[in-house]
Amino acid sequence: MRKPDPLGKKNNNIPNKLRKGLWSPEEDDKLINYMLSNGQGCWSDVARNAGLQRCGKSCRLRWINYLRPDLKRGAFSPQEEELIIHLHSLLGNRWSQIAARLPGRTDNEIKNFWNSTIKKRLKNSSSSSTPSPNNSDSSEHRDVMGGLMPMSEQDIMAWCMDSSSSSSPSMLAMAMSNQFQTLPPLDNSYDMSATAGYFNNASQCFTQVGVGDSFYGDHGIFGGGDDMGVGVGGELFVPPLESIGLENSTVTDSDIHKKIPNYTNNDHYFSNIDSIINHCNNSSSSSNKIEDLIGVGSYWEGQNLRMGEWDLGDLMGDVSSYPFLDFQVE
DNA sequence: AACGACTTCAACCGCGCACGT
DNA sequence: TACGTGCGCGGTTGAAGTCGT
Repeated sequence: MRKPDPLGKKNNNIPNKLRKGLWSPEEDDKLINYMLSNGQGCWSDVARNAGLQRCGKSCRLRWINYLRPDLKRGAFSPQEEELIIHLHSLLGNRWSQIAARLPGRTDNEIKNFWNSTIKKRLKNSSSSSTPSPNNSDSSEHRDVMGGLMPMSEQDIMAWCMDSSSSSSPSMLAMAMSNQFQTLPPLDNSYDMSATAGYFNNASQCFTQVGVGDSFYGDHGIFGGGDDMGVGVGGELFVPPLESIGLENSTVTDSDIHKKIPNYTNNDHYFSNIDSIINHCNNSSSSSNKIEDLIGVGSYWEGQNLRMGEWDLGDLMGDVSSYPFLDFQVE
């Protein structure tokens, strides 16, 4: 934690000097009282009117991450953890969007939890099952990307879990495509029927094939990160938002081939792509616009989703089917 | 008890986007 | 169009807490 600047020490003697660091209970009280009586407005006004020598940004952060009355404090439940992992496999590091699906949790909280706990756990599970000492060696990444060396599932996971590697999605896709020919389908993976609920609309936006920076090996969910892709055993990679082409929603086999050189229509591991593509193209027959596919004006918890930041809410429309969820997706 | 290594998490930073002028 | 401002997001930092020796 950062040391709080004690009120009245030095900053208080300097008018207009904005405080930094930990919030004191007095500051918290001021902000809470102001927010409860006035509601959220312009954050710089909040800071000023509440009598806080903080920048609006700091006030916003404090309120959102700590003071908001609807926050659920305490440890993450196993159900929440599972949901976070699943959502991360879909959304990548879009913590705010993940948090939007976990009532009472903040993006910062989830981000910290992921970085400190889940990431480490997945990393350990991958390394413990991989006797090869090479799987954490960045030099191997280059070999893999060069397509010269087979990449094990654990290698891929370890690489994907390594946030420091700003891997090229397309190159990784190539590596994965090679791997798809050697890896058997995961025994305990989600099959398409199981994931159909989550992906019932994702196929409509299937424009890129690749692998992102997230991986959920234990449950056979791969993906997230920078590209959409298709995983072993028919799992579907769901793209992050920026990779979804708004103008080119119609997908052809050649598009897939461009992204995954070794892809063939008959490939066992890609057998589900064709149905996805068909669904995609049929659904978008009258329009290539994403907004027509998912519908502009989708709402999530009352917030209008603007184009360009639609957040798979539709794609995961029945995420509430998770039996352990204590909230309903609207 | 003391110390160092490791973990956790609140808060900051910088960037990009939206919007108004 | 260019610029300024505010907001939100994701990445990073660093102090406090915890653990191991």
